[in-house]
Amino acid sequence: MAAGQPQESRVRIDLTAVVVAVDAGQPYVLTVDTAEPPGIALPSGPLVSGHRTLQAGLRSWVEAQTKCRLEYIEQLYTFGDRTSTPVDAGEDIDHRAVSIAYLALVSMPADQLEMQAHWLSWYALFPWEDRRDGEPALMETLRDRMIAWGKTDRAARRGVWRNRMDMTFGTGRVAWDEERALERYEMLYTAGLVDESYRDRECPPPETPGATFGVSLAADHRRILATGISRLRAKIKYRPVLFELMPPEFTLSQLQKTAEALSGIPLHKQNFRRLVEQQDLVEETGGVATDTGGRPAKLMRFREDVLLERPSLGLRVSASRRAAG
Amino acid sequence: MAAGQPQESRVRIDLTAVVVAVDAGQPYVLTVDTAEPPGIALPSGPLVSGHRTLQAGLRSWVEAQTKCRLEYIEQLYTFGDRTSTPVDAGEDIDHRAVSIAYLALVSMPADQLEMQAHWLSWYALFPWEDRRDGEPALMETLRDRMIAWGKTDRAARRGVWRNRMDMTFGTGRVAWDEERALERYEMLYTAGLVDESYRDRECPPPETPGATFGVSLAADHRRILATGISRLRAKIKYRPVLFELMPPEFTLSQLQKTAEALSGIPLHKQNFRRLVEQQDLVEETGGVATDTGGRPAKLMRFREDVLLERPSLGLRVSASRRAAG
DNA sequence: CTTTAAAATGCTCAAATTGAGCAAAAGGAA
DNA sequence: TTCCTTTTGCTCAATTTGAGCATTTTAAAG
Repeated sequence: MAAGQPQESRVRIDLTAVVVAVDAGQPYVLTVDTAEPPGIALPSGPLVSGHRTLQAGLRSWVEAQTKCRLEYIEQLYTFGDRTSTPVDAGEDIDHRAVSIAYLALVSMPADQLEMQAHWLSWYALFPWEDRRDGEPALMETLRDRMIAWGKTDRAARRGVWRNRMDMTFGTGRVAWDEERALERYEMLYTAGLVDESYRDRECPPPETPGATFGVSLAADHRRILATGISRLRAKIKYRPVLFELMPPEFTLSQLQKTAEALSGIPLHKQNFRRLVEQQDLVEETGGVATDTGGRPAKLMRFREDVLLERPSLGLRVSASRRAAG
Repeated sequence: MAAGQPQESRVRIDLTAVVVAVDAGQPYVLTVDTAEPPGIALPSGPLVSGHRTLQAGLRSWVEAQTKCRLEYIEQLYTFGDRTSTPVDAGEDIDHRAVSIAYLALVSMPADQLEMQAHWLSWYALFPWEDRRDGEPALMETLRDRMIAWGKTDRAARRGVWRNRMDMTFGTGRVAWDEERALERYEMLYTAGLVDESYRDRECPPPETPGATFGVSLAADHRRILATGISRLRAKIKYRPVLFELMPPEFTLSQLQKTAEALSGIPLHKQNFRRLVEQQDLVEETGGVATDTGGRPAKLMRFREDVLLERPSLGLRVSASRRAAG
């Protein structure tokens, strides 16, 4: 198929981490500053011979770049690099890189926020994904711009683009599905509404202020983060991963705020509690939190043994219809 | 961290495919014969310079080895090779390989079954996963052997092993969860009840006939298949991927048989229909199938536009409590 | 030309789950 | 004390699910 006797390519492996923490009801992702070009990126680095496993390599890079020690890690996706230069036939070493992305969850250590202000709020990068206080104002603009693009682009002919937009962004009859964060990002990328659209096409972005939305990251890191957000929003519904983000003791309200921070949607308070309690996910520690501003809340801890007990179970949360209960 | 100036490792990329088809109510996986050692493997091969993308590489290997053309493909998981030899410091080329596994679904072409008898039934490899006619007889032996292992192994002390077994294999109070196929395989591997346990430890397998269960595959291919089975069993519940496995026209019973083949559990007929119809996943073609052995069944086709219409939706099937309705 | 068996299809019903909201309890602050 | 806020307990209707009865429509058997 390939010219001559194609050699096995040996390629570089890049390891990239989406490290998530929640603090004071806001979801954050761990980032590092890059020198050239100046910008922001996810912690990442190549697999080197010293790394015993892929995960070990990831841990070591994240720790080296951010001093952040990872606990919970899961694989997200493996991307083949598209921006590769064409490969000379017969050359043994392929100039491509394959990048393997991971999702890590950490309980935000109080000192880390100060240590390096490298925790970036999700919703600075994806402002349209935060619907905890109802639909954000920028959605109207976003929608107009997407419709406009759909009209100019011949590939998006017929009603297909518009229909897809309605499905993905939940307009009209279809409800907003918080898990479709990646699809939404990809549509915005296609429509030229994020900076990366222009960077990758190597054409200058429009000068108009407000032409593109959200803070951009190096390379395809914003896409990787969108992948992580989608995965996490789906996963909290069937596995108790939420607790990886919580301190040892917490109130049910804090737990709910964390779930809302990740999902980007408001949840019904009483039903949320019912769910958590029905599933025996937590137990009382005996203490109470008095800084609630109202009736003190019982302190809870995660029941570690549910990991052995329960087949699966997470919080099958569903949006409260009223915005921000 | 690593000795000296660690060089970026350049590693080989292996692409491996779990190609699934269903025929006559049985789920199959596409395999190839290996020469040394003689055995059976999933189609796979290294990424070479001629491959433009990872998926293109995969397609090309599968087609070369089996003449099978792939349509639907999704990424499964990326494995770092553990059986690697230690790497000499300073050497530029890492002797490791990273293997990227994909899941592909094809509608079984009638001629392919004859062309090469390389379609292997899932349940030859995972006999314990087929519960369509109730719990298979070998489960009793399996359970005894696992309990016995749990008693000899000090790492499995306390009730943890037993408890985990109950959760994963669904004994006692906990129901069988067909999605946990991977976890079950991993427990059997740990307990030394599959051939690979011994192959990887490089110690001879027990001579006793019936000491290990199911047909084995090369390398870690049976584990990869278990990953694919788990993924697919989960996915048919929320995405309409089942239709990738169906011919253009089919009856609802055939659709159900396919779902049962994959899930390994019997489904309630009337409720299955209700689900499919409620969600407008199919439409009548007008034709009928008269070879049903009873009342002729209406022929259906998948409504392609649901991919645009519906946000997600698949068949949230749940087991019929009575075995094999 | 029945009779019988096998599926397909239609419909009902109770149990469980979900979405929403009322109301009391328990603190801190005015 | 009174007011305000949040936690907590409980109810209720609307849906969704799990199960099974009954009817229809064929082919095959007698």
